[in-house]
Amino acid sequence: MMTIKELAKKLNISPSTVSKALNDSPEISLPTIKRVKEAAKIYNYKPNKVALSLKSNSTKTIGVILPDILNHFFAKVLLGIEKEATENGYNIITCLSNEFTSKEKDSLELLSNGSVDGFILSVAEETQVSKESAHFKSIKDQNIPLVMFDRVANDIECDKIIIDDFKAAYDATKFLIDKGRKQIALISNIDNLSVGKLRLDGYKKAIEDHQEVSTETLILSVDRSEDPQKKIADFLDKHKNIDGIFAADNTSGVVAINLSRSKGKSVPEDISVIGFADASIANYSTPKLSTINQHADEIGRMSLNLLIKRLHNKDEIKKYETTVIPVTIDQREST
Amino acid sequence: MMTIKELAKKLNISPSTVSKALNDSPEISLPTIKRVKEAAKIYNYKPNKVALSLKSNSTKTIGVILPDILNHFFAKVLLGIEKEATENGYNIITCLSNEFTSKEKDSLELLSNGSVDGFILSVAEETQVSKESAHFKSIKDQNIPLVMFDRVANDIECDKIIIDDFKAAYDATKFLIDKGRKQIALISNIDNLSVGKLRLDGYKKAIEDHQEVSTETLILSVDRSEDPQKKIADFLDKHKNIDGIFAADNTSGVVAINLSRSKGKSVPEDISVIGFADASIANYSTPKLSTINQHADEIGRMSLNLLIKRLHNKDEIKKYETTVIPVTIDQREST
DNA sequence: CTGAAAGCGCTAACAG
DNA sequence: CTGTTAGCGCTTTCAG
Repeated sequence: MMTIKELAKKLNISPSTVSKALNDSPEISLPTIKRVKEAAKIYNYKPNKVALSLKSNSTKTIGVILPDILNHFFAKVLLGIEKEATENGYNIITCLSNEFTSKEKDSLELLSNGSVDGFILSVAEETQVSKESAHFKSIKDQNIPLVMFDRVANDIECDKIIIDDFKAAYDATKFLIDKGRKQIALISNIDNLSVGKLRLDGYKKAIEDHQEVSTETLILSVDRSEDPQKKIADFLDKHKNIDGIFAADNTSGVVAINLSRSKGKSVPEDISVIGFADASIANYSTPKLSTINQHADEIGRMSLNLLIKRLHNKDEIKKYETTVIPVTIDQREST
Repeated sequence: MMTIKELAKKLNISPSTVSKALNDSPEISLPTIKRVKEAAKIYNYKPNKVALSLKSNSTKTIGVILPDILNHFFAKVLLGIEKEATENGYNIITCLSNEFTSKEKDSLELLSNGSVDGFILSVAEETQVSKESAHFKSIKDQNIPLVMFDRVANDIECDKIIIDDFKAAYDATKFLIDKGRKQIALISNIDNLSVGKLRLDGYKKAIEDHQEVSTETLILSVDRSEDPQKKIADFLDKHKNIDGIFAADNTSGVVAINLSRSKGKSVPEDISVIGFADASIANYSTPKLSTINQHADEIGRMSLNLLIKRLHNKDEIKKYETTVIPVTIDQREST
């Protein structure tokens, strides 16, 4: 790789002149600037990023720690982060916790040595269950900016991007109620996550406010290690009076639709279904799943923007923001 | 952040002694080593990654450029890459070309300034169509190691990890033939990709070898911008004699199953379906899709390993390897 | 307008 | 066994 020093030698001028010329310093004469830039192009000179980072004490790189990249939601958030990062001249280092606290901790540890300027993360399942947060605290203590999205740690003060899970679930359930549904089930494979609990609460409250039904037998909790089809099929067999389903996670909605139809029920006539997901997932069921759209890409973009804002005013003591992204209901064929 | 210099001052010894002590140099006495390490722990000293990179002229970071992170296959490859990278002490910078040549080019350009030690990539759709390859060539000219997987550029010599798409498609089609299927359709939304073409060829050859059917009317090409459900539904309506479907892409298989059943056909009795996908996608259809498993995570792991091998013998002129990962057929309920 | 020199944080050759 | 020094590639102050 060509360096400034080498370039300077070729041009018979000093390295500092070359550097200034490349940066359009007013100290340098126009002819020299021109000469230097031409030579730079010819020799395909590129400023060494690492040297720049060392000098400026900033890497223009963000660490992103995701619980599960196979989850469509996180993939889409990553898409949003990457897009916004590119536009702002940042790179992203991606780490996957795979829901484990140890991996999450290691990733934070490993990258907090000057590798990145800040972090964006969503809390791993294991961490949410154990409520561990020392590793997050440690990042804060090192004064490294941190943005959490979706699954956030309540006892850590930092910038956060979330949706109103309670309200979204409430509204989705109400949506089914308004369609005349009397026995609305909740299916969830995320009931040990913060967002899962909020969605459960929202569902319960909506039923409580508008119907005289006990939700006890209407709630199905699926473990992600189990076969969802079997679990949901058994559930539907056992509760034949169900006429509405609110799926609190990404995938149960389409599974529920496909299964219902294979059991001879028609959707949405016999069973109406709505779930948290987006358009591409909705396509996996016939009829297409109506969804609560979290605008995952938007969450990604906003997370990055919030982080950048924080990076630019690193010393200013500015109150941490929690931004709530509004969800929308995308009505399709299943309701 | 604590530096060696500061640490040295606290201990009243020279920075070089501290550096050597931290690295267990035999030049340093054991008591000193102990003293230094204890101080390092107390002050939470971490070697600055950027300085290390500058010194060693290597970042221990890999650039990964993916065409589409919402595609489950690429997400899973990323999972494999990340896992293997972590085990080998590498970080990954993720860039998403979103199928565009310009973004792919920019990402390569932007990262080839010392940001990464090498690249892993799968070629963007637009690039495969236009057959552009100057930007890949440029990376080679700069002597930056490059591994391509799945969608590879034939006119670029580099390490490659692929599957035998022709054979996989041939075998999958043959699999349906052996089940007694007479009118086997191909559905694909990737016919302008290298792998899509190979799969089409494999399908055609299998039919040609074993049946006296013209495949002309049995091939459905879906544009990814269209509504796949509508397109596939129309196709099935038009060709009611179809009794087998080979889905050459990730998603059409499950859509085809769900649609077939909604049209009153039973799967696999009336229509038998197999597709390129993996277990989690297979779950989106009832009955569950039988799949050709590409072992995407394995592809990711091997890509990274190949790259690391190349990095470790950067000067050695070693012939480029093309590794073919064997696929397997995961028989489920749809065949 | 150009150049010499210091320094970002670290390692390593060399001197003592 | 410990310390001094130079240098990775770059920017920037200061001197000329």
